[in-house]
Parts: sequence; structure tokens; C-alpha cells
Amino acid sequence: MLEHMFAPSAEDLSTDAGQDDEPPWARGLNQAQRSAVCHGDDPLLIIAGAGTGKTRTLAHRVARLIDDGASPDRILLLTFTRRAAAEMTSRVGGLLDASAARHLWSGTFHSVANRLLRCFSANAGLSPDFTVMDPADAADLLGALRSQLDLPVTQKRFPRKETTLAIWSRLVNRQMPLSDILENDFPWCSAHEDALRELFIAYTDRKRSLRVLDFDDLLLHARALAAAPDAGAGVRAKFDHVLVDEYQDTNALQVDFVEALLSNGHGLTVVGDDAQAIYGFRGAEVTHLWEFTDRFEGASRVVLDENYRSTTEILAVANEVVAASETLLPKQLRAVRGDGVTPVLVTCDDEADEAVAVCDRILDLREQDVDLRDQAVLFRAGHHSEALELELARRDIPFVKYGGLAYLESAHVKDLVAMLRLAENPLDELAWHRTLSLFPGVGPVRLRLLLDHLGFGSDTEEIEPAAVRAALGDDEIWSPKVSLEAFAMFQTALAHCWSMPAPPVAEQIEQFVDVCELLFVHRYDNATDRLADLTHLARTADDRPRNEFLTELTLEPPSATSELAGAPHLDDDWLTLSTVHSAKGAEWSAVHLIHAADGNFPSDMALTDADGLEEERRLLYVALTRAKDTLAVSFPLRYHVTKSLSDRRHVYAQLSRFIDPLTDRFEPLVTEAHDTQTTISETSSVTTTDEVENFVHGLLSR
DNA sequence: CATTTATAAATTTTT
DNA sequence: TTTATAAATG
Repeated sequence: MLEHMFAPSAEDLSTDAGQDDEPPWARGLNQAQRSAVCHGDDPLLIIAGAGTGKTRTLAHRVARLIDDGASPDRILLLTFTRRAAAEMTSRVGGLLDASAARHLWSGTFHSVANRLLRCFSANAGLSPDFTVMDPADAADLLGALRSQLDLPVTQKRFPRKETTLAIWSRLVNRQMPLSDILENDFPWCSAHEDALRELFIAYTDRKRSLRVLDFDDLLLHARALAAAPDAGAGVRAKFDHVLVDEYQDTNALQVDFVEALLSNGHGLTVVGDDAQAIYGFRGAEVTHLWEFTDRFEGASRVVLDENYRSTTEILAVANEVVAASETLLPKQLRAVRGDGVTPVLVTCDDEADEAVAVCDRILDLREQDVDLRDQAVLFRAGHHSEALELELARRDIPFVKYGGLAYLESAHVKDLVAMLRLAENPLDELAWHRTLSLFPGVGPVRLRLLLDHLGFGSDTEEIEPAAVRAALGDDEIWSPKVSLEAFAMFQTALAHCWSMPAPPVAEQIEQFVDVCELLFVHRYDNATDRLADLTHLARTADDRPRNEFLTELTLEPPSATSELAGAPHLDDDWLTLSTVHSAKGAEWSAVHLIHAADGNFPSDMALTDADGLEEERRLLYVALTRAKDTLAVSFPLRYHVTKSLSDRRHVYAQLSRFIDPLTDRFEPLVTEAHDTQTTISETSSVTTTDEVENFVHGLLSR
């Protein structure tokens, strides 16, 4: 398959352009893209603005490398999301023999770290069968440790367990002292500094004894392995080429890892855009992008600045947002596509009004043959779409939401997964914790007793799976208060999983779902919905081995809420709702940006320092540059203070400070709202019935 | 004495 | 939706 007799230089290709005997990877590239694709093995930095064909360039470069004889399994492609990795692999596959593309190492830093750590577990000093905790597990462990530690009671409320994990994560990724992290990013938690320190120490110890890694540990261990003088030699010899996408969003940990893999930069390609750096909260620093050419001798730089995505009008708005920044180097993307329609700025009365206006616009566009698939609603924070989701449900408009609460994090899925993990590994104390707590009559105290009985005492040394299984049989440890019936069922299900030959996974899940049925009734008020959800999950298991099913679920969970839930009316056309962060790298014909009000966008919480404000600006830039043909920005004039529907108190909002100076680039639109004082009585009665209706629909849709 | 129920109060973005 | 606290219930 690698039959080409020569390695074409950039000059050859630019003169050959358009000829039929070109290899597929050389087709459809502009001058700059072509030079990036054909660049040799010296370190290469590609500065690629939004919509300039970054993915295409990267994919073509990989195809070119393989065509020139590089071995696919010695090429590492690091992308930001799984979606990007899949996209890249399929594009490379389209350019050459698809089987070659399958041998590429491509994925996120975390999934690649996981793979490498398993290959080289001995060198990394890890047990080969270590488990990866998802953030929910990690938070649960932190929560459990906190209650075990008896940390001193203070005046101020202790942060939620998810917050403690966020603090830990930022500590690791920023590599800064705890006191600094608290002071800068979590000032309301600084009263608990000592307690948190104690908690994190216990957390680290516990993870080691449980042989589990959290997401951040994956990066820490991968970096340590790659940098180890002797033990790391194998990893360092593994790749000839490393390509990193979204380099502006890498943090020091990730950069260290990459640089350890290819220490002289030979074979290294990075792609990034400083204007799209939006992961500062995860410790990412744009300086890595700027320092690249200084860091590696002989590094080259290619700039892609021709935008193929958006109309002139949309790009003009985006360019102006960047131009107003004092930290970003001034740069203008050139619109290749030409003129389109003027973006619209919609002023709405309140959130509900905005939801109605957005729905109207979406349906209008669909009338004009813009499918729902080609439209997206973007927002700053996951909960900003709440009102819209109600309205979409009311009108029967199907949608998929990216960002916000992930499906896997919903309580009932975690319950089932915990049971499955026990089938996989009876030593999984976290899973016992979750499962046992599910039984009525089991609170913190009895849970402790039960765990002790199973062998997970405080002197947790070596436990044998057999011992745990044996301890399970002692019925007398269960007080009469505990539902023996449910527990007996659970034991039967476990025994079934362990029987030889192993029954199909779907069947194992089914038995656990039966147990859940018994337990959920007095635990969740919408038990039926949740059980139906679990049945869907069982179906996705197919006949894969149980551990494969579980690992994939942990490291690569479904990214959208309905990806697994399989909503009935999703068959053909649906709308995308997404946080701006999750929308990175994607594009739609029509983009509706909602809640563009100061306080939401930029977010109030980001305004403590100048860096925060700049990151919000870049985030807006990312949002605007997702649009190909039409762009609508909307904001409500009033926000209701409470969620209560009867409470009519509200606060006034203002247009985002980033958009405010640009209003002349928009076509202004004011929704025909119930305007002010004159119609108050009418308005309130109309609104009230609407509210009642919304409320009822809300009840029905959940 | 342990557990459940009731009530009030919460800060965002992701692998 | 989760957490902390207080009161009520087995």
C-alpha cells in the first residue's frame, strides 16, 4: 500500500496542483495547508484560525506521512475530544487504505495515557489491572473519606464533594500550592484549607491501596513514565510522529508528556489558535503555543488564515471581538465565502420570551430548508438552556444536549454500574459503598458495619475475593430492618454473574435491573423512567466482555444525554443544544447564541481577574465562529430571581459587554413581548396560564 | 441509638 | 441535586 516512489516536495505539489495523478491527500489544499501537509519531520507549529481547515490539514498530513512510509502504529494523534479523534481517523481513512488508519494511535490525552500505562504498567509501577475512576466515583470517594476523617467542624459550610474534586484537579493541573489555588479560584473555601489538605492526603493514600487512578492521575503517571530515565525508554521509543490538536488548550502536564516522548521535537506537529484558548480553568496556558518555536531548534511555523466556513458578515463580528482584546495579537481571518445575511440581535422580554423567540426562529429556518441538524443553540452554562428545553418539549422539537449533566452521572446509572463492577471485582470498595447504601435501612453506621464484615476494615491490607464472597453468605449480619428479600435477589444475581460459563452481559444486567426495580421504588419518585433507562443501557452492552463494556463506559461515556437514552422521536432530524465549550471544533449552518447578557456571558464568576475576562471573550469568539450562514444572538431584558413560577420578582439584565460595541453589525430585533405598564393585568393573566402550562409540561416531561 | 424525614442553602466551563 | 442540621420515628 505504500507504493509511492517519491516524496514530493512542497514546490512540486504547488506546480502539480490540479493534476489527476496527485495522491488523494494532496488534493483540495490551499498554499498554506499544502506546505503544512508536506512539511518534513522538523518541529512544526500550525497556527490555524477558526474555520481555516485545521482538521483537514492535520488529517491530510497524517495521510501524507503514512503514504511516505511512516508506520501508522508509530503515529500518535492527540486530540481534545473523542469526537475529534474519530473525525480525524475517518478522514485519514478516506484518504488512504482505511485499515492503515485503524492502526493509528489517536485519542485524548487521557485515553492515550490509559492505554500506554496498561502497556507499560510494570515500568510505571502500577498494577496491570488498575481501575480508572470517573469523576463521579472520585467525588464519592472524597465524600466518603471526608465523613470517615471526622474533620473539624467550622463556621462555614464544607464544600460539596464535587467541589473538593474540582479543587484537587486544579491543584494537580496548575501545579500550584493549595493556598494559592484556594485564594485565586475558590476563595469561599479557604476556611477549610487544613481540612482539605488532610482530605487530599487521605485521598492519595486510599487510591493507592485501592489501585485506582482518577483522570488527573492518568496524566501524572503518564508524564512520570515518559520522563523516567530507564523505565520510560520503551514509551519514548514508541512513536516516530506525534501530532497535537488544540495545542493552545494543553496544560503543563500535557506539554511535559509530549516533550518527553519526542525530546528533540523531531516528528512533532502541533496545531492551535490562541484566540480559541478556553480551558484556562484546567490549567491550560497559551504560552505553550508561543514558546513552541523557541523551545525547539529548527521549528517552523505555518499560518492558516483563510476562513472557509463563515460569511463575511459573521466573520466581521468575530474579528471585531478579537480586535477589541488587548492581550490577543491583532489578526484578521479572511472570509473566502463572500457575503451572506446580516446577523440578528434579538432583544427579549424575559427568559421564557427568549425561548419562544428562539423556537420561532428555528422553525422559520427549517421552513427555509435548514434542517434541525444544521442548527445549534449555544450557551455559556449548562443550565442556561432550561427554559428553552421546556419550550422545545412543548412544541415537540427533538433535540440532543451536549455539556451539562452527563447521562452516566445520573444516579440510577451509577447504581447499576456499581453492581456490575462488583461482579467484575468483589474488592471494589467504592462499588460496595454505593450498592449497600441503596438498600433500605442502611445508613452511614450500618454501612460501616457491613463493610467491616466484608473485610474492608480500617486495617485494610490484603483481601481475597473468596473471603468477600464467603462473608456475603452470612445472613445474620443483616438486621431485620434491612430488606432481606432484595438482598437475597442481589446475591443470586451476583452468583449468576460468577457462574461458569459466564452468562451474556445483557443477561447479567437484566438481573441487576430486577434488583434495582425493588430498590428504586422507595428511593426515586420517578422509578419507572429510570428503570426504562437502564433497560436501554442493557441493550448497548451487546455481547461484549463485561470489563470491556465497563472500561469504555468509564473513560468514554456517551457525550450527550440522549445518546444512550434513545429518545423515541430522534430518528431523523434533531436540534443540537450545547455549551460553547462542548461546541468547540463543530460547525452549523445556523447558530443561535442565547443568554448573551452580562453576568452570563461573560460569566460573573470569571470576572475576578483580567485573565478571566479575556477567556470569556475568546469563548464568545469560539461561539460566533461556529456559524456558517446565519447567526442570531439573543438576550433577555429581565431574569426572574427565583425558580418559583409564581414569584414574579426579577432583575434587569444588560447586553453582553462584548456585543454592546458591535450592535451596528447586527440587525436589531425586539420580540413582540407584553410591553410594560399599560397591559399589566392582561400580561399577568396570560403569563400565568403560560406558566401553569409550562409547569405541567415540565412535570410531564421529567 | 440509628435512621429517616424535613428544611434550608448552594456559584461555571471538561477529560 | 446534594449537603448539613434538627426533629421525629423505629
